Amino acid sequence: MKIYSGIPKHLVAVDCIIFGYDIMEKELKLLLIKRGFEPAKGKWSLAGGFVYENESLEEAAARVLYNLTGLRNVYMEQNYTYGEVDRDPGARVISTSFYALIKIQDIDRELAEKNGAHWRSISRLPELIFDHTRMVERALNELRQQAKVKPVGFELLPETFTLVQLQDLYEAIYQRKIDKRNFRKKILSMNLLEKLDEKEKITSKRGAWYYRFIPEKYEVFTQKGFYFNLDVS
Amino acid sequence: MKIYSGIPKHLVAVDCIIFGYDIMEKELKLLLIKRGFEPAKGKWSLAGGFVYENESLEEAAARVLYNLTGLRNVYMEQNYTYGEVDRDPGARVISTSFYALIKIQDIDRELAEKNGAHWRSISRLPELIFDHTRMVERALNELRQQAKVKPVGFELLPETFTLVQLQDLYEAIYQRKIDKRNFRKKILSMNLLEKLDEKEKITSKRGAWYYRFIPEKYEVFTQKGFYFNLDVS
DNA sequence: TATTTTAATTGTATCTATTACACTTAAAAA
DNA sequence: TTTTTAAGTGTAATAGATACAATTAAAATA
Repeated sequence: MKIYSGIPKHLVAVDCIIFGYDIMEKELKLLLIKRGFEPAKGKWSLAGGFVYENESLEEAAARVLYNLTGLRNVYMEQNYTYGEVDRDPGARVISTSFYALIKIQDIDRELAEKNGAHWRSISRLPELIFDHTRMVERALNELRQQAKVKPVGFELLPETFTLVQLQDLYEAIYQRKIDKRNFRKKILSMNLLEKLDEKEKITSKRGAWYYRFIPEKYEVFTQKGFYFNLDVS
Repeated sequence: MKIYSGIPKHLVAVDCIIFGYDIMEKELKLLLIKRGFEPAKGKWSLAGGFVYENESLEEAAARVLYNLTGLRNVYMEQNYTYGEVDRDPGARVISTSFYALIKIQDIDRELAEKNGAHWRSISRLPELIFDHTRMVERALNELRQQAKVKPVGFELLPETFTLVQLQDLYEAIYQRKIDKRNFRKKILSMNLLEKLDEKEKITSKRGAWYYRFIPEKYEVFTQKGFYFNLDVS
């Protein structure tokens, strides 16, 4: 096809900001990789890759994530596109960032290790290559906004979780203490959780009830015109 | 340079969703163009263009806007990147959308006309090419979110405006009636406006006081930990 | 078996923000 | 002088957000 001939083309990449929540350490983490190739070999970076001719950006990001973790059908959200001419010293690369929310325990550890991937807490990240630190900051901001108004937090937790664990997650995301009674009041009042007949007994003698997030309840909730809201003191 | 050799490259474009507010008709409008070239010649579309080798996405978007309107230093916000393989039937083009907020009266009318640009109300948009309708929807959503929590509305108004005009703008953005007293109470309580010693006397005998948004006041306001909020009934 | 220990669970009162609502006023026109 | 028209103004009721501490369940220990 002759259309659009003579127009410059660009290398286009995707970079994935992969969030996971460590339920024991109560820390929000990022899956980072030590680059095994030039430029910046040996430096920490986000998981990324070039976009092929026959795939969309979303497909490319899903592929990168799959190759690193073995996971498919992960919650991903496009975040921002970085197009500064000099952002990659190797060549001009335009990169679209996506953030992914995954359940840490689900990843293929062997595969991740083979690719040089490591979990690092967001509160003490290493220096990252290029503009990846900016990418992380923007993605974290976005996640913080989203977690207030959409039930995305559950993507980071196991299928079943206790209210204490859910609150710990939110405290890790926002890096601040939340009032226990207010938090429970608010999340339970939305009626999106199902209380199970089972207790988590590792962290306390008494044990804490397990809950499960029910997507169908959320559907009904939104269809009735309600809005998810976990913006709590 | 041999780095990254053998990797497929892509056409990359930007598309601009150019918002303007018609203060007389009380309508939010988009500056759309009738395409003068194939594919889809004669159809309505957003203003767009390919990204050159020596410019960032933001620079490309600013250039497209400048060429159409003669305006520089316009409020623009990157919105989303559309990378579906088949989104443009002419060739595979990856396009990043930006929305721009401009003061309708500021544009170079002659230049705009020469480029086939026309203002169209958002409440009755024509059919647009490709995925441009989706782009507009997403941008409008984004604008609606932003206008609640950031003082972006003023970008769409003349330097001086009346509170009635400001409210009309918000009603046009959200397509619903807002309570006059509550709106005024809220905007004035933030202390971001300066009341001028002059009245707008065209639309009423009594006249309405002109105000001006003071960016410096907004700086102080945010530095004190306050957040802009015009989410009003 | 009774006591201790520890984390989970629960409710209310106060404060703040949002909402609903209608009359008065300024100024030109008649 | 009266009429007309849009601008401008305040308060009470409601809902939502916040601050705050004692009780309970269950294992571990004495």
